[in-house]
Amino acid sequence: MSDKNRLVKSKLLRELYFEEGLTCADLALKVQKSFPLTAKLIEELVSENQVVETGLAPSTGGRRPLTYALQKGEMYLVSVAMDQFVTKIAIMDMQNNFVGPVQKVVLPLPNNPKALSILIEKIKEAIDNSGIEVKKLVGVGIGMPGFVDVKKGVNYSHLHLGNKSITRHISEKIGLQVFIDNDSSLIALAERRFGAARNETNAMVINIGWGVGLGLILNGELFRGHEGFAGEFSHIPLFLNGKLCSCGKMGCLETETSLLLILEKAKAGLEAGRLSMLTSINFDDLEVACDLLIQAVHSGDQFAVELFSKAGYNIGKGLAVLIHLLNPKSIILSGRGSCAGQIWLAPIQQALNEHCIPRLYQSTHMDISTLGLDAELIGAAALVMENFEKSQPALTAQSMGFNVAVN
Amino acid sequence: MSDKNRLVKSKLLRELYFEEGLTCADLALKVQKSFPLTAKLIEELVSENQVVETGLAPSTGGRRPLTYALQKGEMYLVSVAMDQFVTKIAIMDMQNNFVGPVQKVVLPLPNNPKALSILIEKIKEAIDNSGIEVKKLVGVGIGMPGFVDVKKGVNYSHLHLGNKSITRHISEKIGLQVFIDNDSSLIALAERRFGAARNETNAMVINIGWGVGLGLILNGELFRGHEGFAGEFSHIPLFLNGKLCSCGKMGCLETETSLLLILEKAKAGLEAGRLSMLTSINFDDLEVACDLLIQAVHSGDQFAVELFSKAGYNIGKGLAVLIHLLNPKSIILSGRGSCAGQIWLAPIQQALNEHCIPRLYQSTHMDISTLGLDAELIGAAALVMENFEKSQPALTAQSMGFNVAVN
DNA sequence: TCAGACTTTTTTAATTTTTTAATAAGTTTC
DNA sequence: GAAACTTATTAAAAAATTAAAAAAGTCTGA
Repeated sequence: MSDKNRLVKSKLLRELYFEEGLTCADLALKVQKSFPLTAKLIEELVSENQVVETGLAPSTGGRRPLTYALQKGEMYLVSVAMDQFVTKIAIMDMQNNFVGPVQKVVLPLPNNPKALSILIEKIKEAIDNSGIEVKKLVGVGIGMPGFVDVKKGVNYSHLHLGNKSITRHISEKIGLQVFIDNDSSLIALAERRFGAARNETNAMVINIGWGVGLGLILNGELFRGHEGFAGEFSHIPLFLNGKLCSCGKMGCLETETSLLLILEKAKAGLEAGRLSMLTSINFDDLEVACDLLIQAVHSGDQFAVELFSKAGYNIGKGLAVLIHLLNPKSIILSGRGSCAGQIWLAPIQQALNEHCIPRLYQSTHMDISTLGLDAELIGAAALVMENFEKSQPALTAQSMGFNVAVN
Repeated sequence: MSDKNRLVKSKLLRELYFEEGLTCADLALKVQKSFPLTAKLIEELVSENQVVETGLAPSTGGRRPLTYALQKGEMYLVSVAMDQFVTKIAIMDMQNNFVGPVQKVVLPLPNNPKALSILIEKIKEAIDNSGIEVKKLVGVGIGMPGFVDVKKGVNYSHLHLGNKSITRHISEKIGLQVFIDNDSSLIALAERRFGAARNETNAMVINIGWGVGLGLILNGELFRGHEGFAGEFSHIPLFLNGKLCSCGKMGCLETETSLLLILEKAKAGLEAGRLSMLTSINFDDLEVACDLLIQAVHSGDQFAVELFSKAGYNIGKGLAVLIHLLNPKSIILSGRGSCAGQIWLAPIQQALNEHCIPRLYQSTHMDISTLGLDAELIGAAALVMENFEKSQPALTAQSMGFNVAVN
């Protein structure tokens, strides 16, 4: 049955995307097939020019096994990372390299009925400019803030389209498979697959950005919850500070920690005459201002360090809740704010010391992202590949057979 | 390969334990095997007298399928539910009925080096008294409070035995497979399999007891976290009340809500002269006092209602955190406190209204346990059956073959 | 009320896949 | 340098899945 083998082949390609240099035995384990079958299918993929041999792995005491990787120049991904104001579009290859420059578009999301059509236009443009044949593009992955229902392909916060799925809509316009997810979830996916949470089964990935997002890796997989809204870390009611949050409630975590809050405090402090190397900073462009502030931290500017420390302590208070509830093995600080680096660790640890049962936090390891600002784009690409086998043509539910349909 | 079929047969028996009256098609789906194979194995189980036909299921428009159930009198379970002071031991059949009376033993856990040997003695006694042949006993399931590492079989809070696994220790003494888990996890397991969370894929089960426990059902399975400590709901830092908690920290959820706290407040209130139908209550026996208090709630006693309402509101504040983080489909109130019934719902809903983003709590359904005080015993039994296929003899890792070993 | 069309389950037969086994080739260790 | 070990390849045997046919029961419409 050729269709069924096609499915296994897709799985093989997917595994090789997530990890290069696997041996036939590794692949057989990962796709849960026998060695002879796996070997046969890999051989076919090699002769189809989808996969190449990459030499021999080190011996473990016997004959050295052949390793495999994806053929270069055969498959590409379209990756889109949106925030409230700016959207980044990239074409990526199977080795997580950007093909051509990453395109930045100023595209405000809130109450912007034109946003969707502009987005589609810009994606088309990016594809055209790349000069890559459409048939070599596997699909489009999009990360965006808001309440995203992955299955329905809907974002309840932005890009409304009545009840229609925006993934289907974009897909129809562009002619490629389209997948969306929440920005923090995609950052977590990127860290899980290629970053600081690689191969972790139990990790909390914190997205320190204009708010504070959370992507949950539970049992090795991205956890999304009943409707896909899991990870609303920003709005857990943790403080009795009477500060009004953007969500309408009071005392949310976000009212005591976020890059936006740090910037506000920096502005207020400087206006009140705080001494700092930042005096001439311009707060109109948030991204630039944030980068400068992080630079100041690295240079040891006392005011900047103080601001980040306070924010860190409050993130730590939130993490104490997470640790109690989910007993994670590791916590990864990612997103834009993670560029500030080690500065976060001490104040967070301080908060854990104060607010956590020792047995719980002692076995939890904290780490800082290695992916930094690219995390969301990489995650959007990974999202497409996570769904790769489903997106392959010629695979109807029936042709996939009894067992597969169960999933 | 007979060993491999033995594994599938174990899975079939397990599925029939969790749900009676399944058809062959149902079972084939659940064990992920083809219909012909499943049919063959069921036939074998019937002729081995392990399974019986239970008639025909209602038609869905065609031939009515045969249904199956476990043969009665062939398999039994030993189920143990411990709390800080009292331990309950029961023998259960495959239909969740108690065989003989549930044995209650006063067995204080904290700093009690004799607790383990007494426990073993009492379990032996219960088995002997039941008059059931040992070979018909599938295993022993034990629920207890504290930090339980399910995999290692260790409880870091009670019943210390150096570094040795207490499950293995008990197993050696009794000659049966033994499994342990945290009490709240087992209550969640019971609700997931037989109670208000039946077949839910995403549920939070709250154990309202002397503390406030939590069992997480995520993706249809009990979630335990990295070391098995997930669900420490009682000690999330949620209040700025300056009250010292038993864990050494301040402001834990437990300092503002729990049956113990309600009892304390009731005592203090009555001593201060609050009018109530409870005036003659004796607070020395916690269980009795708690039952009386719950009775008072059902009778509409204003003071009792007030106490439970306040506690409910604070549970609701904790639930708001859970809903933000995990976006559950349903929340089940279980454990001893759930006997108070509907009284909890209004104050909890009130707290959600105040502390939750509407989109999140609107799709979350709240429910009250139907299992009540038996939940932990049923959960302990279910724990044994969850592990049934692993606990079958004649199944070495090698005989299970390549694919199975992957898991 | 009773054919006959239609569903669904069960059984049987054919196909495919996985296992198993045997052999060859390359590494490491003693 | 031989023995032990691991991977790769091939072929034959065993087992499971899939597909097709038969059986059993429901439902519809005269």
